[in-house]
Amino acid sequence: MSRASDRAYAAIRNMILSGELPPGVQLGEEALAEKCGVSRTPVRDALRRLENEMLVARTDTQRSFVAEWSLDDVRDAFDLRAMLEGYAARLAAGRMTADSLAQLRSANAQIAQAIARQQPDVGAFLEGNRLFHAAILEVAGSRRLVAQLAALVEQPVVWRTAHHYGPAALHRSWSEHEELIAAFARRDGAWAEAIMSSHIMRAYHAYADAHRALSAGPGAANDAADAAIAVEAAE
Amino acid sequence: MSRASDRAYAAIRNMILSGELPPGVQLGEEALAEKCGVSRTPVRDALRRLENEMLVARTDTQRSFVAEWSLDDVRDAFDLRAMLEGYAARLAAGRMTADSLAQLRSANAQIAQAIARQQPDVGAFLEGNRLFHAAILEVAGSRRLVAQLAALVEQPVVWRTAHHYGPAALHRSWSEHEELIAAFARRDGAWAEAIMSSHIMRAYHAYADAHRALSAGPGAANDAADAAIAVEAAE
DNA sequence: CCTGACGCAATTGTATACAATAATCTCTCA
DNA sequence: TGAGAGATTATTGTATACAATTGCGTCAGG
Repeated sequence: MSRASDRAYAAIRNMILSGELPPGVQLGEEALAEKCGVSRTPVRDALRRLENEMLVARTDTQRSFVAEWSLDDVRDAFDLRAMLEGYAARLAAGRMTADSLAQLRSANAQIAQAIARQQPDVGAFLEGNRLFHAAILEVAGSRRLVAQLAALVEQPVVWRTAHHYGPAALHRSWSEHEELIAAFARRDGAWAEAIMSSHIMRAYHAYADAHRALSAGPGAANDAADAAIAVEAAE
Repeated sequence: MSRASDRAYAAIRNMILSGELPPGVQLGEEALAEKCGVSRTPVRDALRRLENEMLVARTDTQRSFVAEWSLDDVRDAFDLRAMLEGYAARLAAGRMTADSLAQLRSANAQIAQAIARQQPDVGAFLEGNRLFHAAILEVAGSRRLVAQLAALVEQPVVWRTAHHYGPAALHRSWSEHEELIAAFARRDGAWAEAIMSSHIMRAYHAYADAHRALSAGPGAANDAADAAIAVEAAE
């Protein structure tokens, strides 16, 4: 992370995810270079990486812009993700070890702890969630699957709203993880796949509902919508 | 394609696919730059692209090598591809238009023509095959799916052996395409998905059989193995 | 008022020099 | 002889200058 191109990557990515650089804005290499305190060379590097993650789009004439995500795009990404993570769960069920199962239990225990208090610790929740899903991917043992999913999990529209939260929804996510653990313990690939797919698709619909609620009225960000968005971020 | 980085990309890619740069060989930027007649800058660009396509792998210290594909890796890639292309076929079935259907028929007609003669035109076959699958992807209408599949279709081990051929196997591939067209004409997504998945998985097993035959004895490249490899390349 | 061509400004592409880092070699000492 | 420290070489990372391309505004002609 000490290389200039890594710093540029992290900085630009943050600016996009935080909304400082909203969708559609042009990303000039020189301007970014100045902002990041490096030269254009590492910025170009960073832009290529972000382009592969689809956070940045390029025109046919090589100009870069912050990618715009339509609701259809989000749907598309979730559909793919539901399929790929479902597949990962199926693979993992057939290769699950006692150690990995313990890791999963530990990650979900961390989640339980994060949501137990009155004011849930969303950061800890997301971290536990990340660990949980990463552990499954690792057991699945497909390098390609990891690479392909990496491009799908980073959704600006998600992260920008990820710090809202709703206790009930977070608890449901924990509970689905518990069910996944049960499926893994029984090495039931079909079951694990079904749970995982539905886990992801439910998240999509929670997002879509929140999106509708939010776009209906500008100030209509009520509790229900916030909760839904939180579920989304939490998978 | 006139930009230097594009020329470098094409040149390096060719050297890998043709076997001139065998798996495991280190790819020094300077050496490649000289070989391609450009400076290191566009070579770096090209290497990043090839890395994303998994034709090139990098160590933790940023040195590039031609990627090595184990049989397990190939299996992994085919499994994913069977799933993703099957999904694409399902989507496409629900959105198929008369125009696109005509395109598919035309592409498969080109394939029929390529394999009709005594000495099949493998180049024309592969091109028709590419058109066929690309048309399906286009109808499926998922940008992400296109991007993800792109990383899976280029397999060095496949292309290096793609110029072997076996008439019977090529004809079977054509025939499966015809069946896909029938499924699309009836807008039967489940059918189309099943055919496509089996289409890809059969290709994998043809490849695996050929691989075993070839590694059993160095000079054991008999007709059956050649035919199998050809099917593989043809999806 | 519209259209298109022209030229200037902005942006990206490439080459090159130099800095930083990793790999390799060698020599010494145990 | 083997291991490790240090020097040497090879390789990659970064900055900068310049070339090529694209975008955009302006102005002339209809």
